[in-house]
Amino acid sequence: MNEGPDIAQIGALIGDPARANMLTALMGGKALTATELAAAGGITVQTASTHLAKLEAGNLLAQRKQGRHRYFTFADDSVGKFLESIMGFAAGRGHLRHKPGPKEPALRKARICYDHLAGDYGVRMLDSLIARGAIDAIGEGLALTENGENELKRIGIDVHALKSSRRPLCRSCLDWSERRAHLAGSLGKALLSNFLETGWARRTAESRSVIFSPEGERQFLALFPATK
Amino acid sequence: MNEGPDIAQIGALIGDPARANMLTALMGGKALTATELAAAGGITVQTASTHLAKLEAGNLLAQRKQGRHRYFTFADDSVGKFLESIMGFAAGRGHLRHKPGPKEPALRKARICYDHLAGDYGVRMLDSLIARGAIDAIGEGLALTENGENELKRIGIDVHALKSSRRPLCRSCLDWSERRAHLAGSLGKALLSNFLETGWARRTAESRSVIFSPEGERQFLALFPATK
DNA sequence: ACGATGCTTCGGTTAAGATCGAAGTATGAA
DNA sequence: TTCATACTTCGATCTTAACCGAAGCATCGT
Repeated sequence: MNEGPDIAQIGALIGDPARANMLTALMGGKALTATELAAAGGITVQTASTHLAKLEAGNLLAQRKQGRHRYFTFADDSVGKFLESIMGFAAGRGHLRHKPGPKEPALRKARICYDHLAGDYGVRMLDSLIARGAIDAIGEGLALTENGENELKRIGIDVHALKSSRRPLCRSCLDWSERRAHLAGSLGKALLSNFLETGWARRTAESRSVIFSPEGERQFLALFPATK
Repeated sequence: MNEGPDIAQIGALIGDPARANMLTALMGGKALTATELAAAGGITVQTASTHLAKLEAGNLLAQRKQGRHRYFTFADDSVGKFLESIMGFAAGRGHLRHKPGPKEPALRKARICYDHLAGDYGVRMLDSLIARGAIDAIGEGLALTENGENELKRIGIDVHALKSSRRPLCRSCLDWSERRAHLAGSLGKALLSNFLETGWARRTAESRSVIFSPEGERQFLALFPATK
């Protein structure tokens, strides 16, 4: 015993339902205030405050003061990535919530995974990009091809700018609902931003689901045809 | 709230120190009895029994009766993979144990990560394989080259047999001590087995560390030279 | 300056669950 | 059959921490 990193600590941090709900709410990618997170966790602000202090002490969250509000976000990208991987693990093991609820279908169709598109549409997009040779998939790794770089430029994505960032361009992220990979990394983020900016899709206020407009959906499906 | 998989459940399962220690002990790859796991967790057998029942109900562990013993192992490969990823996450966040203990250096040098080699030597091996063009690394993905396939056959690894298995041949696994990738997948497993069978190395009884013999170490270092 | 809002800290209650002793079940050995 | 070993179940205790009311800071608007 007494070997290696202390996984019990982070396990305990995630293991409380209220904290888990607050973390899940942050998967939407938006910075949220303590009050908003309290609502997400179904608890009072006092209780939320102590939870948030613990999450911050555990380096899972960071806060940014702005006026009398305190905005909480993940301490860094790896937290969101890690949480999504837990969700995949949990879903694969049948650890689903008791009541699926009416929102589930929308979540499965398209949702925000911290900063990129996940769900059925996210998986479809990556599959389609691979099928047309825009992205090479080797094992779990993804690489943008020259061909793909040109295609994305045509859509209006400045691949060159993305490449200069420290963050990896393409990363695969395991989808809890589809149990297949979707596109993460700075390119995945850029694509989602693009959809939101052009009005093809919008995020909902209280949920992580992404709603496509009729026109946006048509364009999206045409741009990323089903594979086979 | 009430969205998606229930991450709180598995968080809680991992969040108890006794359970975390038992799970960590199983990272050694060997099936362990309830009594052994109780010792690893620092608790009595009664308590361990209830913990093990919970872990089994949560589909993290599976048990195999054999005479009057009950051997516990991970329910499947994904559990070990997942736990190592938590360790990487925890280590990156400074969640290390309070007292490093005397075993730590050995653990950092070479240890078993469920079924393959991790630690300094594990990272060195993968780096070396990539440097000589035996393995292609694209993003987080790894692929064995034709060149590499021939080299491994020379060492005595039946790559063809490995390819026929359902499990991916090469996978990268993030190392909590080195914070870099090492080789997992069926190839990683085969390489470790090879080292153990040829007597280059042996596993210790109570720890996850892997001890190289003087001769084995010489051979290993020659076979996988440091990159730069 | 004053009140309103957002959040944190303190104190006391309560509920969950980790723990172990003791008793019960199953398997193996003598 | 009888005893020993391996493990589980039961029952009771006890620690931990989640929770909220109340009070205390800090910041903004007026």
